[in-house]
Amino acid sequence: MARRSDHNREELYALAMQAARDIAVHDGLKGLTARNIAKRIGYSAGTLYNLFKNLDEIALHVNAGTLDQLHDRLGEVALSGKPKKDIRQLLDAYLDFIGGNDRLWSLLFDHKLPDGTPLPDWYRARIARVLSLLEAALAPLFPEPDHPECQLSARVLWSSLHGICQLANADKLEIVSDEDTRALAHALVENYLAGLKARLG
Amino acid sequence: MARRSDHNREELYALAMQAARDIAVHDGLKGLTARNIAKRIGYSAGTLYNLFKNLDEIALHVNAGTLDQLHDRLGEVALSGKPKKDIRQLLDAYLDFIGGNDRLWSLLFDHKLPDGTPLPDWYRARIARVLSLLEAALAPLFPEPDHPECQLSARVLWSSLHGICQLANADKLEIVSDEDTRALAHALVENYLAGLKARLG
DNA sequence: TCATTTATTGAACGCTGTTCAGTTTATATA
DNA sequence: TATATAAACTGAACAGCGTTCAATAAATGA
Repeated sequence: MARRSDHNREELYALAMQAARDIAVHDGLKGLTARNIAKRIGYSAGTLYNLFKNLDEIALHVNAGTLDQLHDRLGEVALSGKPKKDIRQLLDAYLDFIGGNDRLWSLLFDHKLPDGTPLPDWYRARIARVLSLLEAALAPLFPEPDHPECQLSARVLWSSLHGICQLANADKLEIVSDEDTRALAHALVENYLAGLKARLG
Repeated sequence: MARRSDHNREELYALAMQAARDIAVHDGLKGLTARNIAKRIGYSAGTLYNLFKNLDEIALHVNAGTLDQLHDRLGEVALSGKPKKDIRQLLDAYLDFIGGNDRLWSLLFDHKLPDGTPLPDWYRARIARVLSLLEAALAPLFPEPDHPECQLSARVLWSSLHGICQLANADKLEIVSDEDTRALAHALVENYLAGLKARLG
């Protein structure tokens, strides 16, 4: 029942986002509640609704940050122009990233907007930015630089990898070890690329 | 606050399961609440807890039913012994199934047990049963009938397909049409199989 | 007929997202 | 400087959630 000047709007926004990230890292989606975030920054839950439309928006921003992190990590892989080598390196960077950020990575796919709510454009751009890294690594395989099958293959690999990691993580694949997950991911990439080469060359 | 003899335990169980399925079909996971299911069968929420340990168990049983349905549908595909042909047919059956049962299919992957809770064995068996259909179709590609890479490839295809359909469904792939989803799925299968053939033969 | 077991319920607990009247403070204006 | 306006913030409230449980009533066994 007061107005405080501890933090201005931007500071508060940053505080809330950091709190949300911290919670997501430690407790995942289930801990990401308005009252939880608010308590962590010393404000009431209602205050969050001055900064964000709703909780979904907060989750979306956390996820956008994760996509950016992933983009930066994958961006560190220096492309050699040899797709097989480059994709392998991207894959390892991807697996390392999700190994070290498993709760954030889960949130990326566990959080869903209500039915019929489209993803905002600024969020879609984050996805496209990651996909473009894959496209760049795959491009040398195709005759033209922006062959439609290049975009398609980037999406196949991205979503397939997601499926493998998600089901393996949820223990829904009748597999045993973390090594098995890596083996699945590598088999996907190796065979898919070998298939591309065989069919195109 | 009474005892009723409208239904015995088994009938009640069946009623609750059917109600849960109906709700899942129409409203997905978000509509699958104890009070919702109870209202639909004319009992109170507490009664459900005589039949099931908790809501998760109900969701698990709905999902087991969906896996059985999927298994039956895929089982209708007559295997020719030609992996490419057979896998293509299985893929089409799979895509048809999830096209006609999208909410049930989503529940299969949206619902998660609390952290650290293992899937019960009877549920894992349902997954294994579906995977074995894929293994049977892939088997002719490998020298021995139960080559380890055959099991592995079945898991790669199953989880990759899941990833493609899930991300496409959530509109997280920057794709446009349902046809694009089919194209991704077919690209996965075609290239993966071509790769297997190239590497093994 | 009476005791025991079983089925069922409604109320309750502690959560959830979200809204909002009410209050306090900062800022702009006169 | 005094006053009006705007902005920030809170606590309580609402309707919902999963789950538990004392109380009740009916069915069953003795």
